Order: sequence, then structure tokens, then C-alpha cells
Amino acid sequence: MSTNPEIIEQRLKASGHRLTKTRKALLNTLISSARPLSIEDMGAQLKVQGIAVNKTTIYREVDFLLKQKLLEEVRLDPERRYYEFALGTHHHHIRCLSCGAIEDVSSTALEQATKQVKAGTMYQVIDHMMEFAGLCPACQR
Amino acid sequence: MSTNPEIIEQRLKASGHRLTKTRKALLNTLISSARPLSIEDMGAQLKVQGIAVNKTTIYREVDFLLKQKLLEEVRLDPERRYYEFALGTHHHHIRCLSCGAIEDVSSTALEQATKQVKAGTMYQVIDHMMEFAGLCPACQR
DNA sequence: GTACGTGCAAATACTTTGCAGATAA
DNA sequence: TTATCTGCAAAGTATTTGCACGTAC
Repeated sequence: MSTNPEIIEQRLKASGHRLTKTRKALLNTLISSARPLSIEDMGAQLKVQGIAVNKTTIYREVDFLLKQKLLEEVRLDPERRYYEFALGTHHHHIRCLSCGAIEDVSSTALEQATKQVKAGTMYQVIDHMMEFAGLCPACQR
Repeated sequence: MSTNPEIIEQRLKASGHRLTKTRKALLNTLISSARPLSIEDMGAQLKVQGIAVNKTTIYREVDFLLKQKLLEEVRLDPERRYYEFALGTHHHHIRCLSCGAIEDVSSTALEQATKQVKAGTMYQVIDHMMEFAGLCPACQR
């Protein structure tokens, strides 16, 4: 099995693109993040790493990585767009409305339900999105 | 069983609000729409009905109706926010990535899956969102 | 060397706010 | 009458674009 860096490098090269320092740092940040990141989050994290990247560049880079299917958008909350590395295992999220904590949700029931929707519609289903929100254990008190 | 207009009027009055001409027209538009509407959509539809409403007013009105739980936000597509009348039956949507058509998806499997997620998490689940996207029959050709 | 990538400034799009006048109850 | 509602202008944000320079390959 190939590792993420190999797959990434291969995809980029195949389309005549480069693995620049900025791009590499951004991808690493996204890959190692425990939760989806907003544009603002990415800028902040890169800054902490000593790599100041212009916001315009991050917008463009996210756009590019989405097209390369290396990133996917997560609609966790209507206010902000979040992005997540796309080569991990498929999963959904639950977000705490009070403190903003985010956890992965993986459920075979969800995957089965998705299959049923696919079977029951005349559409060719290409994408689906499911997110949950509520109160985390700590915030319920 | 009470009709929508009655419930609406009751809720508004209860909180000291009014059923103005603009508000009534906007609600009717949303209630009778076959699909969720964006802010822009609402403005256009009202205009067609001969009721020109300022965009600021629509933003404020949507905000207000969301707080009154008469409207809910539908995240059909990351580019735009859509809203739907909230007193109908609970359902989800599938959207055609090619022509933008939108259909309702109702699936007992989805509801069961939601229950399983609720049962399997320590979170108190308050909200969930599921949307599908793909190609409608016509666009598959 | 050349096409891709980046930063900066400016443009555009989207949404919110402040305030004065209009209107439902 | 009076608190809610509305429109207009302006302020804030978020996102995109143009262009010149920088850099991976």
C-alpha cells in the first residue's frame, strides 16, 4: 500500500504541478489535524509553524486541492467552511453547539442508509454529506 | 389539526410580533415553494408577485423566522444558503450537480441511522443534516 | 528557461448595522 | 399611541482577481 505522501506527489506530478514548501506544509497540517480546518485555522497553524502564508494563497491552494480531490469540504456549521484531507477513511462528524468540539462519527447504519437512498432514487448519487450537532458530555451539565 | 397560517399567527402574536404584508408574502412563498430558496431566490419571487422587498429586509426576516423556528436552513450546496419552511414533514434532499434540480429524499433507513447515531454517542444530539448530490435521470444521458 | 506558485493591492460579493420614517395592532 | 418593521446608506467580512515577481523542476 502506498503512503499518503507518495500518492500526493504522484497526483501532483501527473497534472504538471509542484510540491512546494507551502503546499507541503499545508497538506501536512491538514493530514495531521484531528479536526477539519477553516481557511483561518490553516493560516493560524502555518503561522505557528513559522510559515507565514498569505490568505489569498490559502484560498487558492484549497481550491486547487479540492480539484485534485486531495481535500474535501465539510459543512459543519453554516457560518464557516471547513476542509479535511480526503484520503482518510470516510466518516462524518458531530459538533458541540456550545464549545465547538468536534468528533468523528462512524456508523455502519449511516453507510447502510446511504446505500438505501442510492437504491431508491433515480439519481446517480455522487456525493453525500451528513453532519450532526448537539451538546458534548461536558457541556450538558 | 391547526393549519399553518393559524400556527404561524399564534406564534408571532405570542412573542409580540406582527404579520405584515411583507412577512406574509415571504412565508407564503416559502410554504408553497417546491424547493428550498436562497435569499436571492426569495427576492426574485417576491418581485414577480409585485412585492418589491429590500434585500436587507429579507436577511432580517430570514433571521427572525429562523429564531421563531418557522424556517430552517438547508445546506444543499456550499456556495449558497437555502431555507425551507420548517413546519412540513422532516425530509432531506438530493440535488443534481448538473442542472441544479432538487428532490426530496425520505427514507426510513435514514431516520433509523440517525437514531443509531444518537444512541451510540455521548452527545445530546440536537440537530442533523444530510444532503445528497449526483446526477438526475435527465442529466445522466 | 518556463510554467507553475505566491504576495500584494484592489475589486467583488455577501451580510450586518445604524438610523429615520412607516405601519400593524 | 407605540413597539415592531422597513428601506436606505454605510460598514464589515469573506472571497476572488490582476499582475508582477519568485521558484520548482
